[in-house]
Order: sequence, then C-alpha cells, then structure tokens
Amino acid sequence: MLICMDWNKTKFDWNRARAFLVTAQEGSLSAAGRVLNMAQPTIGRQITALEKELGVILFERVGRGLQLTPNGATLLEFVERMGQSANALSIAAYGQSQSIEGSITISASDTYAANVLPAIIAKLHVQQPAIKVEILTTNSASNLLKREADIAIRSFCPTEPELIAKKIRDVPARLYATAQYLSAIGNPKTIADLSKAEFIAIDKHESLMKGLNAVGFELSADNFPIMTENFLVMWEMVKQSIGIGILDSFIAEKEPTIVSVLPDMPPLMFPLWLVAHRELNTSRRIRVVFDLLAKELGKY
Amino acid sequence: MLICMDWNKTKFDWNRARAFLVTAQEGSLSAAGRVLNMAQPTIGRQITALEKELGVILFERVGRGLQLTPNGATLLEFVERMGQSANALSIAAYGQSQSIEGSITISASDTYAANVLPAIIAKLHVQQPAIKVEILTTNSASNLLKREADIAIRSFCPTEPELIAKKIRDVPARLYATAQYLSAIGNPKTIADLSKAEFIAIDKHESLMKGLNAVGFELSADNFPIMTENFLVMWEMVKQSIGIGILDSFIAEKEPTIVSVLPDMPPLMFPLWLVAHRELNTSRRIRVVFDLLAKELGKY
DNA sequence: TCCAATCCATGCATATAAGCATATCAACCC
DNA sequence: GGGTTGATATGCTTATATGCATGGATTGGA
Repeated sequence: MLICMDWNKTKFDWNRARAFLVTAQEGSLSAAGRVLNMAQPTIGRQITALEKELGVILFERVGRGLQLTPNGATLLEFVERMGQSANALSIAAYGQSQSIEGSITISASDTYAANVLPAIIAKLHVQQPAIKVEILTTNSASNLLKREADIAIRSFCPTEPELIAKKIRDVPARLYATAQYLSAIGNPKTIADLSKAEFIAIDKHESLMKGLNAVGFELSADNFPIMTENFLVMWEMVKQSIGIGILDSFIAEKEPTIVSVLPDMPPLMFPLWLVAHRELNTSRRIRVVFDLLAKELGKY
Repeated sequence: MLICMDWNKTKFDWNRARAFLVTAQEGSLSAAGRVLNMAQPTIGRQITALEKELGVILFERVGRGLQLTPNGATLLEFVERMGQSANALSIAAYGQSQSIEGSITISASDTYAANVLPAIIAKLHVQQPAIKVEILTTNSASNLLKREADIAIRSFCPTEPELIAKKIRDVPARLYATAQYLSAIGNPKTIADLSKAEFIAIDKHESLMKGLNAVGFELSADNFPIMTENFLVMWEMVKQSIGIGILDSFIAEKEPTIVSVLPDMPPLMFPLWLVAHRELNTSRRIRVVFDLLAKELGKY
C-alpha cells in the first residue's frame, strides 16, 4: 500500500470506544447498557478496559453515577466524531440495502432458466428497469451462503438455517418420448410394458430410478444406459428418439413432437422452492425480485 | 439527555468496521490479520458478519484476494473517517498519559502522611511544579484498583496481581513511652518487667500483641486497654503518659520527650512497600512520582 | 506444465467476554 | 429515620468469538 498509516494507534478496541461514547452521552453505565442491549457490567468492564488500554482515566466513580474527568472530556470529542461517522455509515448502508438499483443473481436449473425464467425476467425488466439480472444455471445446488447467487429456484428445501425458503407449489412431471420411439418399443400401455424401455437419467445417483420404482415401476440400472446432468441435453435426446425422459409437464407440452408416456398415470409431483439468504429481509431489491418470482412461478 | 440520537444506527459492531477498514486498506484478510494481530479467519468472519449486519455486500470474493464492491467503496469512506478519529483519539490519549501535568493521589498511613511525606512532597513540588498532589490518609488499605489513589505506601505486599509493588526496605520500629510513665511502672529493664505494662493497640486484630509475643513478650489482652486505628492518636496518648506505643524509630526519635523502652532490644522490622496500579507503566506523571517516592523513602 | 507460494474457507478446541444474580452503596421520599 | 429506588462492582455460569490446523483454489514462475 502506498498510504502508510500508523497502525499501532488504531489497534485499540473500537467497541470499547463505543461503550465510552454511549455511556458519556447517557450518563450512566446502566443507561448505556439499555441503549446497546447489553448488560450493565459489560459496559463497565469495557470502559475499565479502555481506560487501561489508553492509560487514561475517563470517568470518576462517584457514588450513584459517573463523572467525566477532564481527560475523558477531551477524548470524548474524538469518539463523538467516530460515532458521527458510524452513524453516517449505518444510514448509507441502509440506503444502499434499500436501493432498488443494482444487479441480482438468480440460480436455476437449465430447464427453468431456458423455459420459465425468460418470460418472468421480461416482466421484471418492465416493472423494475433499474435491476440488472444475472442468471446462474447450475446443475448442482448453488451455494447461496457464498453469495454465488441471491435467489435460487430449487426442488428441495435447504437445510441451512441461515437460508429463507418458500415452497411455491408442487409441480407435476411426466414421462415423455417421441411417438416414433414409443411405437418402436410396442406402444406401451402399462408400467409393465416399460420394463425393457430405455430412460435418460438426469443425475448420477439413480434418484430417477428410485423415484419411478417407488410408484410401481420395476427398473434396474440397465434401463438407464444414458446419463446427463443437463435437462436440455436430456430433452434433446428424447427428441432424437433415443429414449424416455422425465420433465415438468408444462414445459414438455410446449413441444409438439413429443407425447406423454402412459398419459393416464398420475403425474409425479416435485416441490418447487424459492430460496434466498437472510439479506432478503434487508434488501429491498432482493425482496422485489423474490416476490415477483414467487408470484409468477405460482401461476403455471 | 437533550441530544436525542438515533441509536439504532450506531449499534453495529465497531470492531467489524475496523476489520473492514484495515482489510480494505491492506488488500487482503491475511494482511489485515497480521496488522491487527489477529488470525485471518477472524477477520474474514468479522467482515462476513458486518455484511450481514448492514445488509450490504462489501467485498467480492474473487480468487486470491478480495475486491471492493461499489457499495463497499462508498461505505469505506465512512469507516476511513472513523479510523481517522480513532487515530486522533489514540494519539491524544497517549499525549495525556505522557503529560506531566495533572494531579496525583498518594495513599499513606497517617504517620507517614504527617511525618514523612511533607518533606518529599516539597521536593517533588520544586522538581515538578505542574503536578498537583493529593494525600489520602487511610487507616485501612486504600483500594488502588478502584483508583481511590494512584500510589500507596503500605507495610505489606499486595496480593492483587494487577498491582505493581516495590519493596523499599525494612523499617525498624521500637516501643516508646515517656520517662515519667516508665518510672511509674518501675523503669523496666527486661521483657518480663513489662508483663504488667499497658500498651496502646493500633488495630482491632491484636496483631501488635501477637507480634510482640512472637519476639518473647508474654502479653494478653489485658495489656491493651486502649485501641485506636490512628497512629497520631496513639502517639498523643503515649506523650500523655497513658502507656507504651510502637512506632517507626526515625519518626519517634524526633520527639525529645519520648524515650525508647528497652533500648538494647533489637528493633522490630516492618517492610515498607510502594504500590501502584499498572497505569504506572503508561503514565509518565505517576512514574515520576513513584520513582521520587522510592528514592526518598529509601533514604531514611 | 507442474510446482510453489499465497490467500480464503471450514471444523474443532479453547480462551475470552457476556449475561445473570447478587451485594453494596448513595440519594430521595415518606 | 427507615424504606425504596437506581446506581456500580463482583462471582459464577454460559455463550460467543478467537486461534489453530487443514483443505481447496488461484496466481506466478521455473
């Protein structure tokens, strides 16, 4: 750094200075404790420690209350200036957090990013042109705690207690394939007819197989010769008549060349969660986008 | 208070602001940690906490180092101002602690205050006319920790680890009475001759009796019909031929009307301690007085 | 291209500071 | 004068934050 400051001077405990300031302005340790939401002994000990740290007696302990020493009165002017700057900082930070301007990052799966978000973002851009939106398409759950994103669209509720999650609704998903592929495997009418069919897996951990078996299928790893983590890739394979894929119904049914497999079977339901970190409660910008997403995602 | 401040704004953790300042100026958490003598994770957590507290992202975590966000750059100006005030405060406090001007309070027993200190204080006043001295005569040991005094003259070493004590020397004390009183009890020549004599006790706890019995006396409570905590009162009683008193030799022998009882007996030795709190190490004023007291008290 | 250096994040053990309850004291009021 | 209120100081327990050690990641250079 070019600017060389005398750090030795700045190393004292700033919270103790704060305790000094509030105590001097309020007139007693107890009052300062009430203001700062801290116990009175804590304030007293902080001031004693500050006196030791500076080598200066700040207060004269006289009976009921405290009284500033001349030295303390002189030093009080400096902590008052610190307090003014702290105040200005806090106000500025609040203004920033409440400002609607700025950018926001939304994390979503590739299908949602490609098929659902564009319409919503378009609406947002009309309502709030000052907000710049960034879309983060991650197959793995993006880490909100690391602030890789501000808001995430997920199919599960996060476990981290520091995150705020809102369940939008349950989304129906079905199995889809081309009519060509279905005729090639004999136009299956029942679950049993699909025991030899080939499915496109969309994750590594066989969760699709387990999910289907849970509703009556009898599939093994042999039924999943192809795997991808990308829904768009999976969907392209389905369109190429390579196999059967699973997809949210309202997305799949935009595709005229694809038909539902076993359309009479009840759809599988997947929850849809909207997740944000706690900054949601302080940032007006994030709150606006969050609310719009919740409203629009609930429509489909 | 007349001045009503918006305290909600000032309540955020000032040490976190300090971490923010140093990190921004040094360019990395590690460098800031080295400057503040703290571990790098501590700085990182403090800044993360500050970001949560303010609802504003201050740094963009980018690879090796951090980079200020626009919001962070704006807020940095405020913490820089806080830092400047903190710096000024620290410099001013150092100047105050090193200033020779001001008052100092010395605690001593009444005999020392009356017989020893005046000459020393006179010398101090010549050397350091800017120092105002206050003498606190306490029978009980005054509490330095409560800053009732800055320096204390005591006959024992304090147990509190927060105090600094220096042993000056061992002071001889003897038994004294008027020639009139001694002749009235038969001019005692041996310890045994004093078994019926009357002594003026100077404390409540019979420590004088125990001390004398430890060197060969055989006294009981009956030998101590009069008690006072004040040495000057005791000495006046001795001068009034009421009984025998014990006193530091160099003080007692200024009094021509008083003679030593059993002058051939070796004197009782009491240690003389000079005690100060740790501010001794930071305050030039206290150091000056302490050193002068140590030097002068060692002369007698 | 690989190695070394540097920096940030995380888990765990520990030291530090905070809170609670209490004792003590001074001032005010009845 | 005694009781009451509100103040500070202290001991003890618990919560908090810090430090250390480690892992992961990126940059710069050989």
